[in-house]
Amino acid sequence: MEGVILMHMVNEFRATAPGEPNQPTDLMAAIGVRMAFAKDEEIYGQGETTDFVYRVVRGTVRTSHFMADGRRPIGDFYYDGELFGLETRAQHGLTAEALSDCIVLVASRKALIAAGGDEELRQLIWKATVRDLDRAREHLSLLVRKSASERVASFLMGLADRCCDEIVELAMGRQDMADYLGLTIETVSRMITQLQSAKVVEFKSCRQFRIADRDALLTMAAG
Amino acid sequence: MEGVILMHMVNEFRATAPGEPNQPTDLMAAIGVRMAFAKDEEIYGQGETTDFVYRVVRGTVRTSHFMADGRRPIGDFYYDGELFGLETRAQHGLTAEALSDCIVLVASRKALIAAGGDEELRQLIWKATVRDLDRAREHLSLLVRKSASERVASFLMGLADRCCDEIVELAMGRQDMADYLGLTIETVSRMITQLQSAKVVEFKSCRQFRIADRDALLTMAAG
DNA sequence: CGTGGCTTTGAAACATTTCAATCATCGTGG
DNA sequence: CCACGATGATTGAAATGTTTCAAAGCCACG
Repeated sequence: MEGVILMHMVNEFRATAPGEPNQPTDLMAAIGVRMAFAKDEEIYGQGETTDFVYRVVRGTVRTSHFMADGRRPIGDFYYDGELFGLETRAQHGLTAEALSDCIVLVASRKALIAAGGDEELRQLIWKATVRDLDRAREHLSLLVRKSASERVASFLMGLADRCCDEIVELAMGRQDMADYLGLTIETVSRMITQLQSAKVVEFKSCRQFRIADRDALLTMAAG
Repeated sequence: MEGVILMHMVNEFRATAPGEPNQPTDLMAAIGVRMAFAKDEEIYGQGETTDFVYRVVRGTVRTSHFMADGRRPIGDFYYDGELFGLETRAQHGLTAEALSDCIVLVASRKALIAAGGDEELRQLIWKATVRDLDRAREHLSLLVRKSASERVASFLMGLADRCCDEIVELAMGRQDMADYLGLTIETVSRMITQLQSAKVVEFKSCRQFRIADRDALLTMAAG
């Protein structure tokens, strides 16, 4: 289908939605603009200026880096309530795309400062940067010297930790998992079936699973 | 602890050039204590509190994470003039060791603040954090979907960029390179001999080399 | 001159990728 | 409702790259 822009902008003054953290004064929610993005739609691209701050209201976002040869390392995934797009240079080095249909709150840095959110903005940026760094380190430890099965186990464990339900939803498809884990889609698939045969996890469909043997999964992930 | 420090984030949250040594008022140099560490000596360990700020005066430092099975992913390498040890939690998650004999400037956060370096400390922390994040991202892109030869080429290229001499010194041995690149020592060695056979680089000894064909090396590094 | 630490080289074992084919799911139109 | 094509996931077999294990080489140092 064509790249029809399904996004519409709704300028709500005080928008609250599930997943938004309640802050003392949530300036982001106050002056941010809600935007909807369709699955795979670009939110911002490499090279654009980093003038805006984004927050996931609903859905999941991935940042990635397109390379000449078609490889596409994933920067990170961002879930409900998380801030993203806060890169440290004047221009984005990564592209952000909607992993699924999603709603995002967007605010310009200037507007936030103008609205007296100077201090709040600094805090937001600091926290988001620290979180990005922590996640990058975790991602690194996943990629250095871990086998394919360990990577997949770690990944599933991480998702399960984030979500408190028994049944865990996979926001992303196999290709995105593969890009994140530094593996091919086929290997990811094989490792998943392997984990299922070992009765460690149980997939109800290819997008949702349940942990059958938590200890075993932890052991494989730590490996 | 941290809360205080990060309140007043620096006004500029954009990145600055990595590793800028000289600041207008160099409080660190003024009140820091010079300490010498022998090769492989520990500077701080996992679990210690992050009360101090460190700066490399001479030599090279590596941070790494010891794992149960003996694998030891490298966090990063720190060179002349660079700040390190600024982790974002109250306790160190990484161990820092002297890669070679080296001299380090150490100052406690409290002392820096007491000496009126409140604002300066914040800036130092912010810059170091941003630099760590940038480097972590670069490290990630090196590990995701890059072949052994691409990783080694990227690594050598990075070292050469940092140093302006014709002859580049390797601060670390093969094992440290291997841990950083997510490879084995043997593979690193093989890739290096391969690069030499291809007349791309030329090793005078196993610790110093010269780039013979910059374009070729760049091409291989880009992957 | 010999010892110990680190690097290089070789051959076989192993894990992951590649290429190709099949399967499952889902929305669309006959 | 079923057939159809499209998309994404799974499986298989062969090819490839990296690791593992083992041995030899190099160099600094006592």
